[in-house]
Amino acid sequence: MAEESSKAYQPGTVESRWYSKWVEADCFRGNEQGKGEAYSIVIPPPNVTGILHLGHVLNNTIQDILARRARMEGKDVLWLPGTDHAGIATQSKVEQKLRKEQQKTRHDLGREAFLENVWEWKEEHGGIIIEQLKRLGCSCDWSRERFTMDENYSRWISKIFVDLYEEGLIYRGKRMVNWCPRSLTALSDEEVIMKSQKKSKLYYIRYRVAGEQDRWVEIATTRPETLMGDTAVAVNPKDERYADLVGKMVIRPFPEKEIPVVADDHIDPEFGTGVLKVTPAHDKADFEIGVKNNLEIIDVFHPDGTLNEHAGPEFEGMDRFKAREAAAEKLDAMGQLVKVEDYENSVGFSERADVPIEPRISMQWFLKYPCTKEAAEAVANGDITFRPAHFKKTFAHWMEGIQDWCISRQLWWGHQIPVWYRKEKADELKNRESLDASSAGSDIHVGIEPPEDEENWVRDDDVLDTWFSSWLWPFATMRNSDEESSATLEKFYPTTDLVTGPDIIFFWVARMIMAGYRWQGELPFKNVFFTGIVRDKQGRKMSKQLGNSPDPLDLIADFGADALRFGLLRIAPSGTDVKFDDSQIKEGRNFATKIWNAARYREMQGELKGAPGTPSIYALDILSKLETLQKEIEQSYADYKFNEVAQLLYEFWWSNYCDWFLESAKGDFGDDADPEARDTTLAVMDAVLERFLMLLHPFMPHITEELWERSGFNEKHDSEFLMNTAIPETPAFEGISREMMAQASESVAAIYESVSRVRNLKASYGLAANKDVKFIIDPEGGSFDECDVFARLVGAKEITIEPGYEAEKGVPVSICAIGKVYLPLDGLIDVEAEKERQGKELKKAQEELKKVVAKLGNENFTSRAPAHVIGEMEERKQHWGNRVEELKQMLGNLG
RNA sequence: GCGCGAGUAGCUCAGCGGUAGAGCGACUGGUUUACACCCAGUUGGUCGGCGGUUCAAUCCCGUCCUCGCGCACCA
Repeated sequence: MAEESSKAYQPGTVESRWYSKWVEADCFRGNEQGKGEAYSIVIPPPNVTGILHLGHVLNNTIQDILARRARMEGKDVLWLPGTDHAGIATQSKVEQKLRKEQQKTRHDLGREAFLENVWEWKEEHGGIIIEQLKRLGCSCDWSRERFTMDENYSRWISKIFVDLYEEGLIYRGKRMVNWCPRSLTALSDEEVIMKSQKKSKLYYIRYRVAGEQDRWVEIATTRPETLMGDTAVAVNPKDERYADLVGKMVIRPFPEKEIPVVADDHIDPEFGTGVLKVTPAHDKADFEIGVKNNLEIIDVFHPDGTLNEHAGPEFEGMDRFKAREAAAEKLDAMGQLVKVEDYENSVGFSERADVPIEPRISMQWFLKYPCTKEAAEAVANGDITFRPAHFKKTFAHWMEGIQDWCISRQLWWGHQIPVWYRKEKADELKNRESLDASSAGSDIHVGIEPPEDEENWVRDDDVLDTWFSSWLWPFATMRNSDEESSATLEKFYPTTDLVTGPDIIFFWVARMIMAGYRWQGELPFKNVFFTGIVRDKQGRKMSKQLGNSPDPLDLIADFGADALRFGLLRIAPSGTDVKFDDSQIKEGRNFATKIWNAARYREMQGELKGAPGTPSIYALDILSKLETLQKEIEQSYADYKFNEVAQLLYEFWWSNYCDWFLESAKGDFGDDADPEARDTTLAVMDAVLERFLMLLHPFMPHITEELWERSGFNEKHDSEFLMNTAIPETPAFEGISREMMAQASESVAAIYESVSRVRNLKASYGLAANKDVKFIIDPEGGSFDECDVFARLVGAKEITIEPGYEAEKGVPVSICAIGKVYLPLDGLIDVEAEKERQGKELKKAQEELKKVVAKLGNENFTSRAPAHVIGEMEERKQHWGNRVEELKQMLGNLG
């Protein structure tokens, strides 16, 4: 055994020590040659710039639990880790640094030099999160760590781009896209989040009808700053108020111009005045009206959201929100601002940059999704299981309304689009309205490799959306792009479980399923487990601004990684959000200490001196409960109910093992105890601890591995790590029949129930802590031979067995499963107090009895309820009936 | 507007047809053969409202209210 243990568990050194040992012994490596059943997970690759937050902790702890549990079930496990290059996030971080340190923009450096900077930054600061995952205890196969911009991975991206292009699914076109004026790039629909704006304004403005004296059309708009780009106003064709206007012209106030009035079904006559100003360049719906009516498209914004020359000299260069006010003021000055109302609407924001996006027409690459049918079916028919299941609906809904994916980004950091244009025709080609494989011709090269005479070609500037690389993750991490297959892929693909947040169901999960079918011909994973979102105590999302996001590393430093893992998992139900409170982590720490001390108590008893004999009823009882625990845990794992597993482990250890079993067993370690009983009880304690450590290990890997060694279990298992030890199906303690356990459990349940009653009795007489009290038991069935343990558990000096004992009037008594337990109090008898106490008990019992009697007296019940329920009721009636009788008799004796 | 989820003890949540549960908190008492990061005990609930199905509803159905999320619309 190791050196003497300290009173409190010290996670710091223990955790790092074991993590190093596991890594040194190569415990995490996924063995593709293994003969066992394969179990695999690919990590949702965190941003390479990222740092660990509680969401990661939850997510990765679940993955680690699954991986460790699978190993202990004897499976060959691969948990494949890696990071994501995170286009916009990483690029902005480096740009920020450049601005701060050198007052330069990326354009000052040029593409090549800038990218060098990003790579440098990545080498230096990237992957912090990987180290943090190690602190958490994650058992990833680090030898296979991947990065989405690894050489092989990047070749994959080009390959699939070429595949999809040649298939006609990738095309280029001028479309209205979501434009981020801060990041200066297009975004996909998924990267835009609608936020409701409580403080918007609705401006009512009026345009004069051309050629008529003093006739005006009133228009309601939230965006007067786009007025200069108006090329029409529109009304609903059925709107009689404006019927005569259609086809006429109105005068746009500035720059002053006659624009037509058109009719379009899209206009809601109920909204505002029923007249819409049409700005085809800055609104999706307006764009469509523009196309239908062949309207001119005037873009009045620069890419950064300031107004351009089309807005006129007084607005040029002005920010869009400033311009909104300025335009309203100008209209007011012209007498064309009728009124301004407070208004609430939703505006699309860039998810990353957190600024309102602009709908903008630009040249972008798009993808028509492949294998949508296969993907939708796989989830609908259950080939891929979603947990919680209701996310199937969310998924199906999105798949139904699926839109082409804008995959090009106007960034530098990322996978540059593998398209080259012949130099002398580059300008024309880059501006061609639409482009795809069928129309491209030989002046365009799309390939994994550049054209041979690369000097005569110009490469497309754009890079691909980061998610365009993420959707290949499950297989591109397992084989090279030029290989048909690989040993890893053969063994571990499709992966078993995917653990992720529901917020990226469209970004990532859905697309991975399509990619899996497209390039591997099968699903990428069998189960998807969606975690909840970790929120603060008040239910708010964790955010930097609110400062409500605790640093997991601080929590690990204060309480230990095991405490963090256990504490968080115990309160993390599947499917609903987690309200985080660090008192829960404290509980995890307390639990670790509890286990530590119970193990220490065992350690203090020393070695066995002889062979164990037949266990006591208490020992048999705890063995029985251990068996139940193992079964229940198995079921909870099968249902992916991790919080339930944690709760079962917690209750078993703290309540059943420590509070009940250990306390009842202490008598076996006294100086005058029977040596065989001592050895037997120690053997049972060892057996229970050993099995319990196995069951707990996935949740609290470090402390369990430490105690595994300290308790000498590793020696018993050929010096094997706990993490590599398979959990046996066989009972923890040999040679005990099911009947023995069942019988013992029944007796023990009666004793424990009685102990609680007697403790209660003591407490109600203010004697809870008094160990000098004596009890007299009139035992049920005439005998009771567990006096020693009973006395220990209730805290009594002496217990006398007196069958048929007739107590003096007013002696407090408790009617228990083991019999009547009297508490003779010399000279302290208070008849009234005892009357009151028992009167209360009687009342309770009578109420219960009444309920049962009423039920059994109801013919509807007795004729229709199933037999076992009626039987149960009969039993209950018997029980409460007896109790009422006994209590009545007791009260009668009191007079 | 459509869809999803949640509403159970002061707090965080289990339970999802057959006696309302746990942990924390609060309160009382306690250093006992490990642990005060501990032990014992107590307190605390018309299971969001209203209807319905059923012998029986926290649980199933309908409806309404409150909160959260997703999608669509938003001039």
